[in-house]
Amino acid sequence: MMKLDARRRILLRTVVEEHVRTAEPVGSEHAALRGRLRVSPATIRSALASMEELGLLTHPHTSAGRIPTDRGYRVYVDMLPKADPLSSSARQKIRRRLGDPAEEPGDVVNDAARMLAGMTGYASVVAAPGLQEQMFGSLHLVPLGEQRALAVIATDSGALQGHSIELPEGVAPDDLEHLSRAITHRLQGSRVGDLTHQRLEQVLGEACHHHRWLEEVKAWLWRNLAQGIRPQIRVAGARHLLAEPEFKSPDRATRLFEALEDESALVGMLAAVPDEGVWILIGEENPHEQLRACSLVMSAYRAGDRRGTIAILGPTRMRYRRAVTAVRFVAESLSEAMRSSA
Amino acid sequence: MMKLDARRRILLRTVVEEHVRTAEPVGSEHAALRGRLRVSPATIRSALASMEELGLLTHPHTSAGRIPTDRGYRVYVDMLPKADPLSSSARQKIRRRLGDPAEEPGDVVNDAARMLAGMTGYASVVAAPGLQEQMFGSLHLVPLGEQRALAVIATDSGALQGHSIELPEGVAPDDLEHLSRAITHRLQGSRVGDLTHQRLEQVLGEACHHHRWLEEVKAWLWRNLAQGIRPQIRVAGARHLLAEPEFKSPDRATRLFEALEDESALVGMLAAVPDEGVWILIGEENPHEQLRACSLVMSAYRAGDRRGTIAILGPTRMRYRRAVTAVRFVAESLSEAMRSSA
DNA sequence: GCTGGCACTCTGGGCGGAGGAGTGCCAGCC
DNA sequence: GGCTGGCACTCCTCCGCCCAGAGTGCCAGC
Repeated sequence: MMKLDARRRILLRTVVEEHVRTAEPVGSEHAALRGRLRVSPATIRSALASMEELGLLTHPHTSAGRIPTDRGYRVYVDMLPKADPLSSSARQKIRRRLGDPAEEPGDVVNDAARMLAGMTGYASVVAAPGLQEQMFGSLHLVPLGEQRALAVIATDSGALQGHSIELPEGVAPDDLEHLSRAITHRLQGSRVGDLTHQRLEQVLGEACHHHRWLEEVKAWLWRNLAQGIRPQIRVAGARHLLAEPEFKSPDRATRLFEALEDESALVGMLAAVPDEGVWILIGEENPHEQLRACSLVMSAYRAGDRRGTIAILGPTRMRYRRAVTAVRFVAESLSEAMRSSA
Repeated sequence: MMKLDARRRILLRTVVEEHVRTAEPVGSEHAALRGRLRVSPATIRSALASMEELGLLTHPHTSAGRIPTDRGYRVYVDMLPKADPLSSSARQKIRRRLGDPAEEPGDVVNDAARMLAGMTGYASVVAAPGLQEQMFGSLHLVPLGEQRALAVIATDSGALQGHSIELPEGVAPDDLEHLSRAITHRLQGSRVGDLTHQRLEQVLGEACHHHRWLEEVKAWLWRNLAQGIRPQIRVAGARHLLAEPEFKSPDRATRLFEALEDESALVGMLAAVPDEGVWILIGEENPHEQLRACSLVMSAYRAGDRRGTIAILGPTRMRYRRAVTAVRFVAESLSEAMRSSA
């Protein structure tokens, strides 16, 4: 733990907040004024210099003011008060919009993403609850014309995956019906993430050992269940980032947007978020190289027995307090909305 | 129809293609050289001046070369040869990637979007086939625990929409089963887009007149079917546009990205694309104000009896030939892939 | 430990001039 | 009539320059 005296703490906070506000380096005089420190700029300067030695601040060139380093932001963030109130009008707006029971689950995710982006002025990333942690509900094989069937997996919380599969000749609708029931019966209540290939083999074997076309159902089930269905991901408000001075150079912006289009990387990052609390990644701490100029403020939410994640992505020079408040509250509201509806 | 003599046609083509290549205004000498016209620059100048009077060209300031106007691009595009070959290696790659029968329909759409963007270096927009033009296949009401059911609509081509609905007390699984069958039986084969609210009322009335919870099923059916389910839309490669000089100013870029996040506007634009052929919107022709600096190259594709749309979005200073070739071929491949698999 | 003073450094903006690209027009030629 | 070379003109862009300003580090003194 970094130990800083009161003055240095105030200075760190002041430098961070002023830099975040103006995107400019903060000079000693300005910092003294803003921090309401009644000492001379020269004194401030020596304090700033010591914090620079600690690696919390830098300056871009000899005669410029100070800007925080990633470590500086980290210490600042860790100093932040845990709870921060949100205006009650904002709370209501969010609750109302997310709580609408007429909405599809997919729409809720979209809404949440758009709201987060709108509230903070940064980009947001929202991952819908994945199937992994859900309970298997039922499998339905529905005949579709000639030699085709629609296979639908439903989990007990209402998520669906569907696919049409080809059948060999001579499969009667009753066969399908029978197989559906058998599989449903045997898998019901298993956690989707727990299904192994063996288990599947076994279940299908028991259910019905004389159909060759089982192979196709099996392959498909396997792909859809155990192999980890990518959670649906939604990015919103990326455009806000273009307004930030750190992304005014086209190739920085390009790299950023490349990263945002790389869904699997995003999924990976979000998967690492702990179940409780707001998690923050600052600059260099970010595993994704393309996002080293960014910070992420993330939180998981719960939808029944499923888990989803939301995040805000902005420059390291980010309004962390606001972001944390927004993320925390939206995550809570989302959990609530998911509990009451689907 | 704009009538241009051979020289002017060559000049228009040269100016457009050179400007597209370099993003710079094209001078008379350069144009003469590139167009292999064996006349002096002075002659070229007078021809260029006349085309400026026709509104096909402008120059940004007195001593600069010519750049095409939107009308200039339009005439250029209309002069383009209809068919343009695509290298056979590229064809194969596309076919292989889209044709993989193991893929989910949603993935095919994603792949198509990514490929279009990659091939052209612009952004792509792909709309998955909507339900409107599909045939109703079946409705399944699946009991989910206590007072909850999962309602799944399937069309005959395998598309799904699912939602969980709340049930009043006293609904037995058999009721659900019965209702599912009744509704399926009555609606099967209807075009989804043709279902009216009345028709729905009537069918539900016939199917079962004593359940109050029908209201909920009905509302949901109506929302999902007749009210036009927004087709799933996918934008890819938006980052490429950041590299284009016309979007290097952050606020232009911002406006562009705003437009790209406005899904309903995109859906609207794509809906207007005719069933056959490649459709092009250039700059001012674009109904969407935010996209006046862009051109769109679009084509519909068929997936059984459904219709989807693909588009490339780039600056007006766009490689139209390449874009047209890519869009045409991907649309064809997509139609093929959809025919053979789902 | 704090302060004012001072020399130093580096950036960013404004200015002016040179260079160059390209135009329009015109008189002459085929 | 269409094409040409010549010419004057316009306007942008780049470059070097300088200066003001902001902010620093250090030091001697309280």
